[in-house]
Amino acid sequence: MPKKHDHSAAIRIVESGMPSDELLCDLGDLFKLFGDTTRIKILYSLFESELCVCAIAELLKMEQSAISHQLRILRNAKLVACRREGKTNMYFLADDHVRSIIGQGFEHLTEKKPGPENK
Amino acid sequence: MPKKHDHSAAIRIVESGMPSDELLCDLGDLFKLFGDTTRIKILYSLFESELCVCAIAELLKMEQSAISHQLRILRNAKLVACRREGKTNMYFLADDHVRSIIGQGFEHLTEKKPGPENK
DNA sequence: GTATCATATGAATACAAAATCATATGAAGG
DNA sequence: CCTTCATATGATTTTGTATTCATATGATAC
Repeated sequence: MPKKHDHSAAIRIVESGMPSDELLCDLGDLFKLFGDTTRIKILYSLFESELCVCAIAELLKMEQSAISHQLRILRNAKLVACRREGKTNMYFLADDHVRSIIGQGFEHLTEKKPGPENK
Repeated sequence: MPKKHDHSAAIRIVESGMPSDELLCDLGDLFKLFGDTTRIKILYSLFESELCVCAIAELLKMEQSAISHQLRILRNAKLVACRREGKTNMYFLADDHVRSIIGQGFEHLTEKKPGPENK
């Protein structure tokens, strides 16, 4: 019998501490939202103040349509929300976690950067 | 002159507080790493202990090749590292931020879940 | 050396997601 | 009502990325 190599013990340990597939999937979906430069920029823009769609488009130098599509994704995920104001739609952050999650990523990048001398 | 609508003031304010394009891009790339269920599962597996490639493949019920490809991505990003041990390659987390970033996402999901009674 | 296990990797395929294009909706002003 | 501005949206195109397949490398045992 070819016994390849055994790691069932390790697997059992790890398996017991693993969250459900559904949760892990949701986690991936959440980070996917932050995994796109356009969406990151949109979210970051809203850190300072609420903005209308065309302001964001102008700011990011992108087409209004592209921004609208991304805003819908962020809206569906409840990371942003909007309110009508006459003809325009004002968007704003709808979730405080946005700041902390992005902040965490930020820290990672800035802490690790110190240059090539840690070779 | 058709004056559309003006938001240059808001744009200027937001623009001044915006990080560089490069940083925002790096930030997106970082979150992209966490934005895939397979990679999330791999990282999560390594929370408990170091594991060899075939253990991970067995654990996730995926092909060895798929795991290897994802491990390479995580290795390039310096989120994991590995060391040879005979014929096997033991992988482990190489960055403490992994835990905090995933933890942050986790919090977001579990805090917000409390159900439909907060309507 | 040869055989086998463990892993890596290049190329092809399959799949997903972002931007674009054209068009629709909705509100305000005439 | 008709026009215009602001936004949304469906469909298509484009782009990117994950998985698979076939194969290569690297290490151990014989």
